[in-house]
Order: sequence, then structure tokens, then C-alpha cells
Amino acid sequence: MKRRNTPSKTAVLSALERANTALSHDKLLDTLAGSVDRATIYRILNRFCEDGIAHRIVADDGKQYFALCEDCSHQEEHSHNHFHFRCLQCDRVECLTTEVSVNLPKGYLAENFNGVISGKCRACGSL
Amino acid sequence: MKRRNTPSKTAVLSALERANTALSHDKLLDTLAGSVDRATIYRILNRFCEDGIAHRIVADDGKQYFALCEDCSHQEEHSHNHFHFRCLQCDRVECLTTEVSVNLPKGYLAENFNGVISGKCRACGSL
DNA sequence: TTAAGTGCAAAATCTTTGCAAATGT
DNA sequence: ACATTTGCAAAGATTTTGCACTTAA
Repeated sequence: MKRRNTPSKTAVLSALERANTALSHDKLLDTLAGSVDRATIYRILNRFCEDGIAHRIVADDGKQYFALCEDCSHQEEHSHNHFHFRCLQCDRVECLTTEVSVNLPKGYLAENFNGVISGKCRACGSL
Repeated sequence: MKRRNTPSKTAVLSALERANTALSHDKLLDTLAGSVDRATIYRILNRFCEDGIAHRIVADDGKQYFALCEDCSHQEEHSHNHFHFRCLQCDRVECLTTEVSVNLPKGYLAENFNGVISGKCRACGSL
């Protein structure tokens, strides 16, 4: 499957770059309102994940958030065994840098890691 | 808010007990088909979480899974800083027993921990 | 008796899909 | 040219809500 450069794709990409936090579908829809269709945003984000351009975080609010892999400061190894933090107040989702490893029971095979801690970020905590 | 004992509540509770893994809404709906209404199941599960009878895991499939807190073998301290494992094949979600602690950046306050690793469980891996 | 809990159906969300038109390469 | 991508609208799926009725305490 060969990929093409389109305005929509560029728009989503630069929205993610500008944000430099993980964005949910609805936040992106908001940001790109009018210029890119809902369905298209869903499709673009899925392709980004397939292609390793972005990764998908499922937060404890049940929503999916997307972050460019380069935002994660460890793209070299391209492992996503790190936590994300979601602020319950400002709703920003950011990557934490601590890598974590979990021992699985014998015979278990890990394919995907999804860790989210929610609470109050610094900015919101000091209000 | 005073809580009452009702047949529906008991049904949900014993379904969770029997399963001794975490169950999603749809699996519960399935199990209790006909006897308990959808909306009621949603409401009961929410109440269970509020009351500390069950805890809610949001898995990387975006679905919520519910497990009785006693299933987690560390109810004494009632911390839920442990991971869950979701098998991509049989779709069972189980509690892992390893406690984990993550260092948050200064000024960050954790309120909720949600960690899920998905992959293949032992039974499914050896097929 | 009366507040909590339930069922049902409708509304509100959220996400995916089909298809014809548009557009990168 | 031609396969990929898009927009739109419709279908699906998931979760919540309003309200009248029921029921545990």
C-alpha cells in the first residue's frame, strides 16, 4: 500500500506537531474543523499508527489519543513501554519518559503496552 | 445515598464472581441476557466502582472491564497500581499481581492508575 | 411510606462503511 | 492512467438519559 501526500494528511500532522501533546479525535476535529472531514481524520490517524508515524494511547476516559512518535524522546528503539499522564482538569495527555518493564507470567507474550496515569498536572495542581 | 439489595445487583455480582476475570459490559449483557436490562447493568457497574466493590479497567481496545476488588489479591491496601493483561485471542482480561510504581514529574498528582498489556495468554499461545 | 433501583424507549455519542468524485504520482 | 484518498451521508455500535413503575427497607 503506497502512501500519498495530501493536504488533509499534512494538516493532521502539523496539528499534532503544534500540540506536542497527544490529541484525541475530537480535539483534532475541533482544530481542523471545516477543513478535514471526520471520517478522514479517523482514517488518517489509523494509517499513521500502522505506519509508525504516531502511536495510539487509550486513556482511562476511554478515548484514544494520538502522539507523534518523535514526541516521545525515545523513538530510536521505537518501544512504547512508557506511561502517559492525563490531567483530569486540563485534559492534556503527555508522554512520561520513564520506561517500565513488567514481568508477565510464564507463557504470556506481550504485544502491546498501554499505561495511563491520570490526576493533576503541575500547572493545574498549583491553582 | 443508601444502597439496596436487588436481584439485578446480585446477578451482576455473582457473574463477576463466577468469571473471576474482568468482564466487559457486553460480556455481562450476554451472560445476563434477558434477566437484566442494559441500562441497569451500566448503572450497577458504576455504582460498584463508586462503592469500591469493583474496579474499572479501560483496556487498549477502548472497552471497560470490571473486576471485583477481592479478585486482585491485594484488596487490603486497596491500591490498583497493578497491570492487567488482555489476551488478543480469547479476550480475557486478568489482573497481574506485580505492583508497579512510576515516578511522576514534580508537582504532578496521581489519582488513577490504568495499565494494560495485551498479547497472548498462555493457553492461547500454545495452540 | 418513600427513596433507591429498574425497564423501556429515545436521545446522544462515537466510529465505521459504501460509494462516487477528486487527486497524487 | 489508476490506485489512493477524500467527503458525504448512512449505518452501526456504544453509552446515557428521562420518566413512569416497581420494590427493598
